Amino acid sequence: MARPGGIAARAAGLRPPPAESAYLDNLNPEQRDAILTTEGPLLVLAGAGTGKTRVLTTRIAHILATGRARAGQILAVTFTNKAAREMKHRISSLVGEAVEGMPWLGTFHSIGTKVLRRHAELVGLRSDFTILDMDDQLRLMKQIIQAAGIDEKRWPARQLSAFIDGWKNKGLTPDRIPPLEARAFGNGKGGELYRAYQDRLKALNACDFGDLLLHVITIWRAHPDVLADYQRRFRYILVDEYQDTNVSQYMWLRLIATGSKNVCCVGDDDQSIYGWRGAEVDNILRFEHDFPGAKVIRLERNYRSTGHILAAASHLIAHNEGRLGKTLFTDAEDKTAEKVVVASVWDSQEEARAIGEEIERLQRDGHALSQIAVLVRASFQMRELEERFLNIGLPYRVIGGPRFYERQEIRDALAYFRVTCQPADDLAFERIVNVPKRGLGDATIQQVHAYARAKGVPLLQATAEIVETEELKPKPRSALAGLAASFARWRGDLDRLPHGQLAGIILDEAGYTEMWQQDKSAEAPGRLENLKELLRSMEDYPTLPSFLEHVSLVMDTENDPTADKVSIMTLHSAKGLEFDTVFLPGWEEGLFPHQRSLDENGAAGLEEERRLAYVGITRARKRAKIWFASNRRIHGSWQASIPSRFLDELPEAHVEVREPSSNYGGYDRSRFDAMDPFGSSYSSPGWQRAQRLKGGEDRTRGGDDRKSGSWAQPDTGSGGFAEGRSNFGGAGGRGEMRDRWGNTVHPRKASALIEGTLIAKSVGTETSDFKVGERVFHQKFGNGTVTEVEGNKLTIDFDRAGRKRVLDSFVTRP
DNA sequence: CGGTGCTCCCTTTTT
DNA sequence: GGGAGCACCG
Repeated sequence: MARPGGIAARAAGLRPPPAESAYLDNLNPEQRDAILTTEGPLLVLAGAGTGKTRVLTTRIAHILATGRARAGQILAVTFTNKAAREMKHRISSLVGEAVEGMPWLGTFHSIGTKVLRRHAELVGLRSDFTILDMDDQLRLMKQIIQAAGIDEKRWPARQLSAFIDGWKNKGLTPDRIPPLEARAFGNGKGGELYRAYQDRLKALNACDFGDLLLHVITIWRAHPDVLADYQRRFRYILVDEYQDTNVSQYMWLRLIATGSKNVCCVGDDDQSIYGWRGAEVDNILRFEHDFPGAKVIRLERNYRSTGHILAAASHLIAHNEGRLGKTLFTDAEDKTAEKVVVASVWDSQEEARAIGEEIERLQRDGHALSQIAVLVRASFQMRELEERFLNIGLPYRVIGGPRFYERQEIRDALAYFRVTCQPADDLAFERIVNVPKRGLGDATIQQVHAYARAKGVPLLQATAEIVETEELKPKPRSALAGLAASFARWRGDLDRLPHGQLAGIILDEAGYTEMWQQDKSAEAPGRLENLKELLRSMEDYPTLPSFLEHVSLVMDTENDPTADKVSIMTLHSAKGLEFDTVFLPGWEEGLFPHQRSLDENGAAGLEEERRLAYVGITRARKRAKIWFASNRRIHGSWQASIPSRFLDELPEAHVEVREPSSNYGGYDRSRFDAMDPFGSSYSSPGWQRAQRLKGGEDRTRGGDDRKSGSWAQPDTGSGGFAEGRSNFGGAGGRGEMRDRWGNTVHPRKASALIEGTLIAKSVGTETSDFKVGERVFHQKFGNGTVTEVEGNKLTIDFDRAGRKRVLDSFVTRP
């Protein structure tokens, strides 16, 4: 039986796949085309929910199954470890266990590391170089700024880091940066500092993340024989999320792809949301130009969302100019599908309350919490949501919080291990030289530094030597002598003891474990637990150095996705995920689109914000609910806000505007009249636009015919303006918030009561085994004492947060 | 040398 | 409002 894919393949001049290729079943014609077009450059424009990952993995399976290449001849790059893991997983389930690993499937950085370790000496490194994380980088830059005699106040290390990252993202080594940019930092010394930083890295036998790509580019450019070797090796190249590549990654790809020319890039220009960290949408927009003879395949058939959601997202994104153009459609016609809801509330607390109620309603109707997500623009928005959810006992999980390997105690422990394995790792040594406290102050450390510089030796060696002299005072001298002796001992144990055991010994003998045991703060037990977890995860690696390598590249931790909890995360971290129901709060001018994005990047910034909105809406399978609040607390003070312009860009036919349910919340013209538009730090663009709209021009669609109660821009006549002024006490409107009757509005204190009916679902019949008077620990509220037990609900007097009622599953015994 | 008060900042985040 | 980082003081 002839398959359409076979026809497509023949049309493309390729042999048809074997008849038994079941992996080609159930693909649509475009997907099939994208898989069977194996030769030559190919750009797959894959809209949200169109089966992108499936195409990538099936394409690899197809290349393997038809014998076009062996696993080791395929280069497949992703951006995140998560994406790489998922691809590996899906390929192995397609191909069976036959493919034991794709050695060249990984992130740009992990593949870069692999290449760099093989040729490190070509850029003046040894193959056991360390990879610094942001924290190390920052401390190093601070030192360099200081060494150059530049005022660190005026020129913060963070900013230098941003410059250098920016240059590295663009593939620029110190000798190639534009002179103007080189002078933009530190009284014209930016370029010098970059060079000094690179020299210092080399001296430390270390790299930062940018170098993992940049050094490889340098090597490939300077050594054509090395490059040719890789070009020959990789017969097929695949790139995921191509819209996120930066210039350096692009150059990297161009170099390697000149070999076989079988480059397949998959991406979606409409989902490019990482311009601020160097991603170049241009890369995807220019693909056909850069890779002559390239074929472009569009995947537009969406398998995820309802027609209303797709229409809303498409209509919105159509307002962007710089795009290749795709229109998502769905075959699934569902008359019962819900329109996209837009709801308004008075302030952000009301917003959190309303979202909480709606989630409880969904829960009562049998929806799984794990299929619900709240996606915010900025992480400060999470706090109010969390507070509310805790109060009503709604289980939630925050995605994208601090990562396991970024926690203080983990980084300290790793620093000990790093110095043990690599005695020359000065940054790690500095981190822990006085942790736990050993009575070493700046003066002592400076002496060691001076000695190390004078002798040209690493800090640990300097320490070991300086304690033999009379230079130091007795107390610091013996402390340092002890530390140096410990490191020497541990290093000797490296080959004799199992590394898991040695790691435990190091932390104990260093006094690090004890430090946290003595610590009486609420976080200390958690930190000890994390340390245990660190030692446990270490067992999965054969040696301590191999573990350290893993740690520097793979900084993510999976918290178990099976638990039935609502997800709270930023729009950025939601990319690639999908949920039945998606809540999108905070659609207000200034917050979304974010003012800073507009200020710093103008029209391009606005378009990126719009893409972010597009990503948000397209995460939803069945329901998307957008909210905006008329007032929001930013930096401590209340600010009046104007509905996001993106709301105006949604198609009326697919949107339901929800009238405010209570008279306390919601949009109401008299409230807008009472607000001071200039009081908002957000005001300018939204305000100007409101003025324009008032005049009746510039309304592309859905203008005056919009029914009242919609998100039409406020009519702020001069009367309203004057009135608004009087309602806001302080200069520039930064005063206390007052309601329309002139009463001061106090931020609502978290209620100690759980509304009984609301949590009916989450309260089980089982009785808690916590007892009155027992001490407990709560992740958010800290330590407290149980004062009342009712079923699985506890009333707790928290030491700091006051009396609250929470579900027993939220607390643990300290 | 280490602990406490003051000031300044405040989008998004992976590797 | 809140946290982090720094200056100053004990």
